[in-house]
Amino acid sequence: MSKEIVSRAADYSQWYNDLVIKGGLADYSAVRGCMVIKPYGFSLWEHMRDQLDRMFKETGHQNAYFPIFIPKSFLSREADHVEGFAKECAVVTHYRLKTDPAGGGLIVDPDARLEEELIVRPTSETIIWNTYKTWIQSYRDLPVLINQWANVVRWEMRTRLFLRTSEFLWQEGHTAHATSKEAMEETLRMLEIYAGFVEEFMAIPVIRGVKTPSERFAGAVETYCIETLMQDGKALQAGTSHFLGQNFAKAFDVKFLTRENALEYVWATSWGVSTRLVGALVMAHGDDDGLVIPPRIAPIQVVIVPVYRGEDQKTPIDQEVGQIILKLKAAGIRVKYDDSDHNRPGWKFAEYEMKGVPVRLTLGSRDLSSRVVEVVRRDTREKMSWPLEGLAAALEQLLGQIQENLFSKARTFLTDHITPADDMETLTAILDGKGGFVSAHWDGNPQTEEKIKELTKATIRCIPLEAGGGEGKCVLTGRPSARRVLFARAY
RNA sequence: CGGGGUGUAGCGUAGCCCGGUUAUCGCGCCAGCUUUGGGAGCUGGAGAUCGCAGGUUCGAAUCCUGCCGCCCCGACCA
Repeated sequence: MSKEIVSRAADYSQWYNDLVIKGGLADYSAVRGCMVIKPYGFSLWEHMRDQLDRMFKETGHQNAYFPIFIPKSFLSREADHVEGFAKECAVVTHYRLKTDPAGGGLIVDPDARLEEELIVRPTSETIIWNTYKTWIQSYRDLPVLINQWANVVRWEMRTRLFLRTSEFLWQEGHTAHATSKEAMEETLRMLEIYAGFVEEFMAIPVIRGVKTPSERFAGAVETYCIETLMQDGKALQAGTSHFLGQNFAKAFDVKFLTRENALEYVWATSWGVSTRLVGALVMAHGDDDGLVIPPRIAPIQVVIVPVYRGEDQKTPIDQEVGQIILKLKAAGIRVKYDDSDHNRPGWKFAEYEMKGVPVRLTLGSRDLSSRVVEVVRRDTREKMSWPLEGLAAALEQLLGQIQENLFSKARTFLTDHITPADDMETLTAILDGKGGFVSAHWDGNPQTEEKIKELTKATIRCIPLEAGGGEGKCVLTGRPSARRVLFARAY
């Protein structure tokens, strides 16, 4: 029992850390606030990334790459933007080190100060819009539909593996359009792509919504988001899509000539999801025995463990497994055969459960003689004995069932954790009790929002795009409200 | 940045109050044998400048001073 994990009930935060580290996703690094993403965790990210990339390209976007460094002056061009990011920027001030003349190691060469400091990008709107100025002259140049896969740095005071690290990986889409309507359509299109990806591939149900002004992206006119709910009842923002209006076009002077020969500012969007999604996955599906990874993005979908005494028993098993692997691969299933001899079967069972592999096959001599294989699904722990004939097709179906089961379980949890409240007492009681989202009326005033945050530590996660439940009175002030919004404590 | 905690082998730890042989134990690691259907057993072995610097002392993991790192709670945030 070398890899005990703390239960969710005992210590939820520790449980999360245990899953990330003992599940082999990531490790702490020598750099404060930065993590090492290990091969298994990176493979998971790659599957997420590849699928999103496909979806972006299907909707007409192309990938490009912009510099990691941003001249300091760029950041201050858009007033809200600089205010939002200034206090968490890493800054490059010098370009050379030298040996300390006073002896010992290296020092920053004081003669090598940069004329203008460079910011390590916390997001790329400014460097990209500075570039778009040279790309866009006519309505014929529009739309510009660019995505970038990159790392960014935000100097957070407190960090958590995957959920909030100083450096993280993400994608950021930056588009330019001729009209406000078109830009808004793009904003919502990408929100829908995120929602579809998170629900259909990660098996996590989302709530689509709009942020209140105080939660809006720095520099955006409107921020749309998908919100998810973790098992401890806290909300996690899983993705955002921003309608930037003409803010960045004005800040970087990006104009185009319309068909009617009029000079107008371009309309913009930006949208992103990050490695934080990995954290969402861990917390949405994991259990007290480890990770539970939805089949559609699992690095390993099926693991095969042999059971044998001695080499003479192993040879026929190897041969049979060879056949199985061929058939599974032909069916497009990602399969791993773990016949390593330094760990015994029991150890492997626990290990692959910890890693959240959706299906385990166990094949021993006695299975072989009756032409069956033991099949164990990770989500329900159900053990079955299946005939070797027709195995690939049956597994394909099982993987689909697991995917569906994970989603429906998470959806039930979400639905059960959206609770209406019409007064502060109820709102607080729900937050302190079962947690989750509280659907309540809000008068639209930022000060009311701030006050509720002070009182309850809950923020307005979003104004849901779906039905608002009709008119009512603000949960705090009693002033009239057109619709309900969702409050929650959040990551 | 404020409050609390902590630092001994890759990981988890005992020893510290009350200074004294070769720093304890478990996991992991290496070798060999036996094992293999839910985290194997036995035997042998490797692995630690006790966070760093200074001080007190015949003698410091242990006492004193200073510094540093990390973790948790808050403010900030995807």
